[in-house]
Amino acid sequence: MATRGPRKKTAEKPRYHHGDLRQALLEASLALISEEGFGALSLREVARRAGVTHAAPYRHFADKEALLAAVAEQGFRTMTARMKERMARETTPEGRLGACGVAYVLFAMEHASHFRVMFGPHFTQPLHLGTSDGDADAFGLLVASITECQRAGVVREGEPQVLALTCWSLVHGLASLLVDGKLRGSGISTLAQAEALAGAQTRLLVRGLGRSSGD
Amino acid sequence: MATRGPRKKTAEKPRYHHGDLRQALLEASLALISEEGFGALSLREVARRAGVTHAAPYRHFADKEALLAAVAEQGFRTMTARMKERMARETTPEGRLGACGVAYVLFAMEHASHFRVMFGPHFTQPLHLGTSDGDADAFGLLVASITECQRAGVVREGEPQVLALTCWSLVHGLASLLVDGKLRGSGISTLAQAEALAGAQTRLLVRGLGRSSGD
DNA sequence: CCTACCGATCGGTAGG
DNA sequence: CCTACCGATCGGTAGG
Repeated sequence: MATRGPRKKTAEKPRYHHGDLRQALLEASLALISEEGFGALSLREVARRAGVTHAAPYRHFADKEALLAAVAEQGFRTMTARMKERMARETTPEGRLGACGVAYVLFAMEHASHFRVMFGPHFTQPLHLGTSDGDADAFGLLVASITECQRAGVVREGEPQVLALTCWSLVHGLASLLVDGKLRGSGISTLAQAEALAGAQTRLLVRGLGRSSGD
Repeated sequence: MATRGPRKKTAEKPRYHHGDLRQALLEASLALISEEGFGALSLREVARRAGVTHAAPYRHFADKEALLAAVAEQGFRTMTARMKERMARETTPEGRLGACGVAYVLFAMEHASHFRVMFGPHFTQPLHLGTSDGDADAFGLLVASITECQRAGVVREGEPQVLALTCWSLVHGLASLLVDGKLRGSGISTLAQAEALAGAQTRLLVRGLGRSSGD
């Protein structure tokens, strides 16, 4: 017994069943925010939900901000992927531009916790935002779409970044209002309603962005 | 001494020097959010800043949500007033519509803490939002402006609420991105820059909202 | 990845 | 409006 105990203690005890505590912590964070709100997010509660003691997360994240940065990065990757998927189904430049915006709004509704972390007032430092990483560069995708529309002659000349910022404002505003529940009084709550609304708003704006004889 | 003590105790002791602890608590809340971020807001710290013990706020607010509701209501009043002021300077319906949106964005920048409380994911109950109070009904003002534009023939037919929601999305998105510091990388930080940007975006959208021969 | 511990803050209430 | 108190949670670290 004396020789068996110590040997087994270090050999047979499985460290973490899932094998990927880091990912488990990210998922626990999202579930927590979605169920209890952002204010309830603490490293201790996240650890609790992931089934480890409150000191374990520090093996993977220096602090709460580092955890949130990882959540945000994952969110930008997913959002960019959704945008690409939806744009790929379209056959015209303006169709792709609209799809880009609709995907943004749908992502926000389907991943509200991700959206809150990505665009909330957290983060003391800029959080590269994916400008260095194509798979997470949602804004770059939008700018490219605008440029494509300009080349096709369906959107006016001008700095694509400035026009893109206008598109971003529109869909970000709608997404924020939806995620924060400000449109419940207007009877908008389902994904399908949000999709229709985002499509209508996007079309109105693209119309304003178009070339006109008088401009 | 035996008769003097008790009498004076209830008569001469000033309760609260400012005379309006309620207002002092609202101001302390805004200062706290603006200096330390929303996450740092606690009733205790608010009380501390107002110079009273942490039990005092409960004389004015049942809990934190009640305090925040009062902050939000004050914010909606101020925002609506700013919109009216700026609209009054315009001479055309479309000018007033644009001014309405620009005022929204400027209010957000100048009163970021108010804006965060007003549109954040707090509040378990709807928070009347001023639909019953004309002095705080910013959305009603926007709808009225849209209606005026329709009557003047500068905005297409259609449910004014739906068109108003599109305008709201645009300015709410720009305001949110600015308040949450997401446009610092784009070099936009001053009030004047925000005003110019809001004006340009609003004009693009109003153009899209206009009547066209093809629609 | 865990146990055990630190100092600190919090919301809320009793009772005056 | 204050004092004194409650139970609970938190971020973070030592040390293994």
